[in-house]
Amino acid sequence: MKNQELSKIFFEIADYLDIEGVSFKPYAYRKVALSLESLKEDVGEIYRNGGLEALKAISGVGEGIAKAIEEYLKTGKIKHFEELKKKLPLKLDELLKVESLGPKKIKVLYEKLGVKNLKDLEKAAKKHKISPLFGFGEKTEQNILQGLEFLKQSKGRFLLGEIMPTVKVVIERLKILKEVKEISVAGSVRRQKETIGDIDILVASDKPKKIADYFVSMPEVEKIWAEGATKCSVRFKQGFDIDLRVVPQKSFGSALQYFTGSKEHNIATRKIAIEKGLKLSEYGVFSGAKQIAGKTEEEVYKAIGLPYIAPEIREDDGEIQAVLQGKLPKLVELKDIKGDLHCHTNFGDDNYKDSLEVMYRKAMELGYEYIGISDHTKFLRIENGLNEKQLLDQHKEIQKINEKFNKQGNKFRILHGCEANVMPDGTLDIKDEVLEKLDYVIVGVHSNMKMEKKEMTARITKAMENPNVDIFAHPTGRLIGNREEYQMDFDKILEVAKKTGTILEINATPIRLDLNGFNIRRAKVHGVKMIINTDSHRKEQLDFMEYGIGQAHRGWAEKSDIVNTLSAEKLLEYFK
DNA sequence: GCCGTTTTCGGCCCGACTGTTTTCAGTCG
Repeated sequence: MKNQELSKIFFEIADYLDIEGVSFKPYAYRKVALSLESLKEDVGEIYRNGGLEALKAISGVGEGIAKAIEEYLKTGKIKHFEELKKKLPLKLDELLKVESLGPKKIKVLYEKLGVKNLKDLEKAAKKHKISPLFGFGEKTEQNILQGLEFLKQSKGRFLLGEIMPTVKVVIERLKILKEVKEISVAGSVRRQKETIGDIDILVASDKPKKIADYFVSMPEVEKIWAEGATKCSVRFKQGFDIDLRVVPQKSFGSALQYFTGSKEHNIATRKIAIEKGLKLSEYGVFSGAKQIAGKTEEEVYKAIGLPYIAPEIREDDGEIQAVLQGKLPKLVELKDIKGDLHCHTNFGDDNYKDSLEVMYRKAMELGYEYIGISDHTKFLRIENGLNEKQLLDQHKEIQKINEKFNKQGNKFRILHGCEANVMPDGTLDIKDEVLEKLDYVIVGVHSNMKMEKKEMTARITKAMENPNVDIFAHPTGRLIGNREEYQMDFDKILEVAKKTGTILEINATPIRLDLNGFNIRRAKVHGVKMIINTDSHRKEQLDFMEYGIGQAHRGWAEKSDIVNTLSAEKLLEYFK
C-alpha cells in the first residue's frame, strides 16, 4: 500500500514547511497525512478507478495534493518534496524528537552551525556552540543535552498492559484521600491506545497541594521532573512518567475531555463550539465570559450539541460525522462477555500453565457462563502440543466435568476446542475426523511467518475454507514493537472470512492486541464476526479481557459483532 | 493547501510555560 508511504512524506513536507515559516499549509498536509494513515482503500487503487477526481474525494485532499499523489504514483517521487530535502538536507524526524527543539530552532542550528542530525547536535551542544546563538541561551543548551539523553535512555513507548496495573494502583491510593472529589486517568491510556508514552491522571479538588505532596512521595517515584500544586510530573521506577493534574471540580469534565484528547478530536470539538458561538477549553464551555458547562464530560458534549462520545473513539476519525448523523455505535461492554474461548491448560504438559480446574474456577469467578479450552496441537513441540489421541482423552475428561456440573444444577459449562496449526500449505496438523468431534476449532499461524504475500494469503484462506475451522487466532501475527504483521492480503482474508463464516479473533494479550482497533473496524465494515479471547496460559491472564474490549471499542465494535456475547447454546449453534 | 446549512475568499484550536530578545516567539500538550 502506498498510503503509508505517502502519509509519511506529507508529514515530512509539513515539517519542512514549518521550518520555512509557511503558515497553514503544514496543517493541511498533516490533515491529509492523518487521513491517508487510516484510509482503508489503497490510494493507487482509488486513482486507477477514478483518477484525480476520486483522489479529491479523500478527506483533506484538494487540487494540489491530488496532483502530488498522482505524481508519486506515476514517478515514485514528488518534486516539491525532493526540492525541500535538497534545500534543507536534515534528519528532520529525529531532530524534532528532541525535547525543546522545534522547527524554528532547528533552522537556526542548521544555518549557523550546520547541524543536520542528532550527532551534529550533540557535538555542538557539548562544545557550547549553541548558547551564544541569538535566541538561545545556557538553559536551552542544557535542555537540548537533556533531551538527547532522554532519547537515548527512553525505552520508547510502553504496552498498555504493562502500565495499566500501576495506573489502577495509583488511582486507588489517591481515591482514599478525602480531598479527592473526582479522579480519572486521561490521555492515551483512557483512549486505550496499544502503546503509551506517558500517563496522565486528573483529579478534582480544592486542596491541590495536599494531593500533590502525597503523589510525589509515593515509594515508586524515582525522580521528580516538576512539582507544583496543580501539576506534578514524576518518573516511576518502572521507567515511565506519570503526570498528575489537579483542577477545580467545576472544570473537571472539560479538563478530562481536554486531557483525554486526542488532539485531533479536541480540535474538531472546539471548532463545533465556535460554530455555535461558544468557546471550549480545558476550563469549560463559555458563552462570552460566562461558563455554561464543564463539571462533567457529558455536560460539555451536551453544551456543544453532541451526545457523549466514548474516549476510545475520540480520534477525529469519523466519530464526529457519525454523531451528527445519529450513527454512533453502541459499543460492546465487558459485562456483555459471556466466556473466553482461547484458554490453555497444562494437559499433557508439566510446564508453567495452570490446570483445567484452576482455569475454569477463575472463569466462574469472573461471572462467565462458559470457558473454552483450546490447547496447542502436536506440531507445536515447544508448547507440548496435543496429538489426536490426547485431544480425544481431554474431550472425555471435559464431558465428565460438564456432566457433573449438570447434576449439580450448575449452568456453567466447558467448551472444548483446540488451537491447531496452519501448516505452510494451508492444511492443519490434526485430522479432520478428530476436529469434527470438538465443539469448535481455532487455527493459528505459528511457523514460517515470513512467507510471500501471495502464498501466505493462500495458506490462510485454505485453512479458513476447512469446514471444521471456526476461529482464526491472532490474525495478523504482529507482536507490538517486536514483529511485523504477516505479509498478506487482509482484504482478501476478510472476504473469505465473510464467505466461510470464519470468526476473526481479537486477541487480548497485551503484546498482541491482534486484531487491533484499526483492523477491527475494517472487519466490521466487511460484516465479519469477531471474538474477544485472552489466549490465557495462566489464570491471571483471563483478566486481559479488558484490553481486548479496549481494542474492540477503538474498532467501533458492537455487541452484535462479537460472538462471545452469545450464550453457550447460541454460540455452539453458530459454530455448526 | 483546503474548505463552506453563513462562505469560492478569508479563515485555519487554545492556553501555559519557558527562556530570553524584558515584551513575546517558540514549543508543548
